[in-house]
Amino acid sequence: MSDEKTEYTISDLAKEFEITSRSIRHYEDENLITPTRRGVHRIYSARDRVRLQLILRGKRLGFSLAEIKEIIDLYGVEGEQRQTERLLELINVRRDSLKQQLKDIKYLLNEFDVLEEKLTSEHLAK
Amino acid sequence: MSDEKTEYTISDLAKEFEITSRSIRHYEDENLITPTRRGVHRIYSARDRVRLQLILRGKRLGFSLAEIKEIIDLYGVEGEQRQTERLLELINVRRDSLKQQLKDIKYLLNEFDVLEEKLTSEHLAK
DNA sequence: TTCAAAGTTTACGTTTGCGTAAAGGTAAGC
DNA sequence: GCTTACCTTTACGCAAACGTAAACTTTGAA
Repeated sequence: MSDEKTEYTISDLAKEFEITSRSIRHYEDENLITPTRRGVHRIYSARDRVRLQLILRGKRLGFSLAEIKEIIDLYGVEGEQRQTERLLELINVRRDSLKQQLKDIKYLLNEFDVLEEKLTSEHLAK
Repeated sequence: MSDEKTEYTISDLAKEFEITSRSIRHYEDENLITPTRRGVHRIYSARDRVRLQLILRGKRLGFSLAEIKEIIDLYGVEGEQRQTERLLELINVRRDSLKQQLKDIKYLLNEFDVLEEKLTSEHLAK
């Protein structure tokens, strides 16, 4: 019926996301992801896979594994007042930093466009 | 006439950019910036200050100091065919990664908005 | 001229995020 | 039952980007 698999091995995920199994185990060592076991082997669920995606997105944005863990952990919790406030706080700190990155990236992409045009026309002129 | 100072000490720049002097010296150790000297003391020009800005922008975007150095170095050179091609190559590799980051950030900012609204309304409902 | 604030070099220490053996257990097909 | 591919744990190694301490020197103000 559905297209999504419900189980993955460590190398399934490693291949899909182009990372090493070592990395995935490392995230587990750091308690960012906790697959179940079939015997001694790790089995990853669809939820685990989503968690891994979150981890990788966090990494691409320059968050440390510790920061990613904090955010993911808080994200799952609901109802707790303190947790909610803490999460809102984290979000707002992140938001500022992300907005700065957004500026930086747009600026740089534009610089690249300008530079490339310049270099290419020089190239042709020669 | 102009508003811009022409000289800065290491702690001037450290304060302005909210980093440590140690970091700035480290960038010098790695040949990313080369201030002149008055006696034994470092003197930074307006150009040096711009270079430092570039370094920090690069860092915010997740580039390593080595990558930042390569880009900055190539950026200054002109006319050399090989250099130009290498720079275009670097740019295009970066562009893809930056576009991915752009997606990630937009996605996350939106998630934050949604989540904040949810948390806030919950908060009020109580 | 004396004292504090800031600057300098040298060099070892620390954290993060895995890489990379070593040494072996397990599942599936033949 | 044997091979092959893939999995496991344990643990030391390593590069990057500074932190930090030690031991001076320089400069500007009082």
